[in-house]
Amino acid sequence: MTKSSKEATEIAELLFELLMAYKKRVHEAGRDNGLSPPQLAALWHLEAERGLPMSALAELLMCDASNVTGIVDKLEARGLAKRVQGEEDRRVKALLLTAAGEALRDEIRTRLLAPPSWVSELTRGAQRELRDLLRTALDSSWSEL
Amino acid sequence: MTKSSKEATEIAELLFELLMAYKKRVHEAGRDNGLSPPQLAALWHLEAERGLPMSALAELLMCDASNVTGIVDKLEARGLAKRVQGEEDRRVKALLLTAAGEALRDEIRTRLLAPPSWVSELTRGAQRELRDLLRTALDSSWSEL
DNA sequence: TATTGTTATACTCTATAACTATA
DNA sequence: TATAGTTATAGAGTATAACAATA
Repeated sequence: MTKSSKEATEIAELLFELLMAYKKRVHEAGRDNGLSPPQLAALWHLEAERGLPMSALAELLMCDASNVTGIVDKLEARGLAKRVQGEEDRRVKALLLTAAGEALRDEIRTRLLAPPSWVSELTRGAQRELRDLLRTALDSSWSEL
Repeated sequence: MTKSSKEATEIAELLFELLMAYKKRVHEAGRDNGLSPPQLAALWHLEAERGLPMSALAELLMCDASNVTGIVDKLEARGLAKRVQGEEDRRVKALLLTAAGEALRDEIRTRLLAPPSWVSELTRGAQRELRDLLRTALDSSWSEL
């Protein structure tokens, strides 16, 4: 157990607050498009070409597999996603986005990934530094953070 | 509308992924302590000395005020929080943490705010840089993010 | 036997609207 | 009349357990 610097502790606090702020942004993006948070998260992870098994989506959504049934049902009812019977293993169902689903996902991605002004206003050099820092964060702490 | 740099877009993506990872961390901390996500969030915001009105908590939790009743009911049933009748305006109820609630909140805060190793391993200078960037982010994200 | 996805169940979260007690 | 909090209700999320189809 090593003692943490004041800076390190404040960084963790700031990350937490940033998470809360970002959560609000995601929440509102969902509301504006008639998607509950888990529905938006599902849409976020699905693709149009590469099928994703229900169990894999459950993993990504951090919930039990049984819940995915209902969440995907609703996306399917809105014509945003579809189930495709697996070829190798017929127990598996591959989830795919429809054209409408892909369009909505792209729209939401564009909205949620638009760089905040505080990023745009950094110098190019500072942006590269921050980018490298965040890459390191994700590489080294995926399981831990 | 200015064009975003490649770096700025990647920063937004990385930030999003990082925040998703953090969400998992919060979720697990709640589970280990028998707290649902909104219950944990409520506990997080309450204090032992300064009372918080129900409506203010609803604002912080980003949900309708009617939901706060049930959430606080459960914290109160577990002896973690208490309602105190307002003095000036008797309609208002101030929410306070009990000693047990404060202890649990501190325990969870310590756990969630422990800096990940990738932060601790940065040089002190890099930590200051990252801290300043996050401060800037939060300042401008109040209205925008 | 083990695994994928579904169904059944019970509890919680959520928004809306109607209610109460204060103001 | 307006506001703070509650209650009622209906739709959605959640975990657990039991089930069907497939491996």
